[in-house]
Amino acid sequence: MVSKPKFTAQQEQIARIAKAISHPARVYILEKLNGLNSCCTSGEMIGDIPIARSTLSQHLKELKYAGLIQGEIDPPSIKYCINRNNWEIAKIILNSFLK
Amino acid sequence: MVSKPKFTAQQEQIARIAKAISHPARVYILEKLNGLNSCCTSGEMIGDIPIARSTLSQHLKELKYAGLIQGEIDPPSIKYCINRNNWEIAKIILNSFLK
DNA sequence: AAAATATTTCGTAATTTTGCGAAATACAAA
DNA sequence: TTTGTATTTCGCAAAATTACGAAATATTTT
Repeated sequence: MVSKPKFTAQQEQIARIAKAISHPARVYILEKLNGLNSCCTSGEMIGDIPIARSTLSQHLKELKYAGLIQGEIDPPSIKYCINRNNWEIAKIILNSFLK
Repeated sequence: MVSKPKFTAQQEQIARIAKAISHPARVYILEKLNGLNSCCTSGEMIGDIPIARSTLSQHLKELKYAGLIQGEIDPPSIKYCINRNNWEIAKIILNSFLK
């Protein structure tokens, strides 16, 4: 073995997507925003789940960073929606792994 | 709000499965064992990925604990295989989330 | 019984994740 | 401009994850 093997880009990508889904709060958020026309605010989500507002905010931030959701300012709230394009790509990648 | 809401069992289950897939080493293992007749030993896997044997062993243990793979003793090695039944269930659950 | 082989478990360290409450930010309404 | 509403960011702590090498375990071969 001359050179050290690396994980493939695909393996890293699949793992990254799975990680975004790997917490029940994030599963909840994605489920919630995945309905037809179901963008909503963090205030509308907080009543459904057993975590603090600041913690929910962190999970929203992670999903935003992962590109799976996006936030639109709608004062005085922020309306979160699925990033349809990236979500479709993520689904295709995960599905290819699930075969 | 009288009682604290909880995550649903489904949400927890989806998150748990996603977590099992959320590391490139575990993605690699699952890909490797998912081929037709591709049970194999940790020694046959270690050359493909950039981690130590003991670390690979930890990842195998996690996947075993998650029920997605199983190890059969085949002295002096241990032959790992997909747990077909649980893998099918996991796929169905994740696919239902991905819709 | 000693040596060799395959793999895991142990001990430990570094990093990341998860969580909370308090403080800060942004905007609208009074 | 003060107040109220919605949400995030900060600071911190606890817990979990990832990683490694050394030691331990189990089994076969010599």
